[in-house]
Amino acid sequence: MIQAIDRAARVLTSLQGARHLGITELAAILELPPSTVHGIVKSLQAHGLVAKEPGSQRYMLGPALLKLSNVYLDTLDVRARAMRWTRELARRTGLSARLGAELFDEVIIIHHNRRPDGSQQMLETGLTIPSHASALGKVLLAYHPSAADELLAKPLRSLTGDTITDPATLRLQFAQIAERALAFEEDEAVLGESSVAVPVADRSGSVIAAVSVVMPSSEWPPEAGVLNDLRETARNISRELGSSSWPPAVSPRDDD
Amino acid sequence: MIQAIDRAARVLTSLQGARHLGITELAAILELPPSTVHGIVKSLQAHGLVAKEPGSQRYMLGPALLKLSNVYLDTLDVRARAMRWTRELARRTGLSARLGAELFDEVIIIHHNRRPDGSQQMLETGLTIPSHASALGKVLLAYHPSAADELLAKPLRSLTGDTITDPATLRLQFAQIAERALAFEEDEAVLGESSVAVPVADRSGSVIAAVSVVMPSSEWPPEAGVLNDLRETARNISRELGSSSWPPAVSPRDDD
DNA sequence: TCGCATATTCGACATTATCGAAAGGTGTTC
DNA sequence: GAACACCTTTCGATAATGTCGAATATGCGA
Repeated sequence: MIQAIDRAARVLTSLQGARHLGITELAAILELPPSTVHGIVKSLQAHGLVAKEPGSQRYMLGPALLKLSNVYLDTLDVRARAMRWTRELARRTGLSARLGAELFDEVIIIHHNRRPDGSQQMLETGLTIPSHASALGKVLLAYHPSAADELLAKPLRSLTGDTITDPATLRLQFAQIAERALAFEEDEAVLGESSVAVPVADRSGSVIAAVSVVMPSSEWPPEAGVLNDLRETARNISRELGSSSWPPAVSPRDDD
Repeated sequence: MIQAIDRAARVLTSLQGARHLGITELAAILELPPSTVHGIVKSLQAHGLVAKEPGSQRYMLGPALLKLSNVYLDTLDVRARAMRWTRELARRTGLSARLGAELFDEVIIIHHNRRPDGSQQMLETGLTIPSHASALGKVLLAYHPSAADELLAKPLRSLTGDTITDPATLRLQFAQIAERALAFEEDEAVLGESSVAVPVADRSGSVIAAVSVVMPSSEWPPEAGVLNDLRETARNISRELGSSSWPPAVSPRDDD
């Protein structure tokens, strides 16, 4: 791990949390001398990764990140393949559909189809949710035992009163999820919202993403038809990715 | 400029261009020894900024960029203020509306409202267009003489047969744009598409963004009503940002 | 206008990134 | 199916490079 790059990444992460920060504030967060931080920030700024906010001497994230992120999304094979199927899923179920991938201890939504009822809903692509509090995340963890172990070693944050933070309970859920290829979540991330998720596998048979539908908790539990549509969606995407069978198997414990 | 961070940023830029690259390929592009590149890539990977693509030994951009970019968009005051006005602009004109900001020699679209005719159109947020080939870019350049000078010093790329690449012609256009607070572009970026843009100023009176409407070149030129709607939109956004007057004045030549 | 706090510059120093060589994988060819 | 070739990855000595304290400049608030 090269130190300067590590520090640069931590600058980005700090700005991600705090939006606007001056050099001194950043220096305090990173526990580094201001002059050191200044050098890092200037280097990032030269590439558009951070920007000085106009009319102030604070810094914020830069526009180059938006371009990079756009290319990232374009690069994702899963996403390209999944889009038409999740659109169909949203249409058939009348619910909001999400495609999520792992990002450390969170799930990041890499594609989102809003529920087709015409109401104003924000586009959720790019949002992250702690894995243990989302159906998407639980699926990914259930099929990735090493990631699950790591996550469960830390104390878990509660987002709503209903977020499950007990490692034993979660471990039990993971076992059930891997068995049924189906994960649930009831009011665990956002009060009034619940969701169901299924795994998506690639050519090698490993789970690389998850698909979910989100519904108002008042409509919980989902009908059997919804679960079938979900399963069909995941099966279709996985097939397009070259996966020979679905549901997939739990990954062997190979980190890297 | 700290070398390691500069190299890391160049790794990201290379992956932005090539999507998937192995260590050796990256090393060739950056003209560095593979072992050096390997260290950089591993450091970026540890933060999710690059990811190893599954089932291959190549690397691609990582999911952390999507999260950063999402926060970047949330951070942008202009964007938050502009959204309701550009929506209204798209509704009134029946055209696609864009909000753009400067990113080196390009404009990056930081918000996009599709034309309200119900047709399938891709979301353009995050796309970049060479400044000299877009109305958005020309506005930003016209109000930013130092950026314009830098750009015109390099040879300009032609995107369509109609892209203007002659520095003298562009300089003339910039002068007219600054005078009328209005920039045009006819088939210069994409054949069959033309656009008109106006500047958005902030509290300090400097131009920080531009708004445009895009139309099929067959409908060119835009009616006077469209131009008025555009101006009203820019004026409203600028006012919300604390700008005391509109149209704005050309920036004094202060770089930083 | 003054004074304080924060950003920025500069340069000596030692830490730290760098790069060559060698080892370990992976895919390909015959 | 085995051997080859290429690529990725590891390791450690070297010196280039980032680091950090002090000094300066800049901006902000009173």
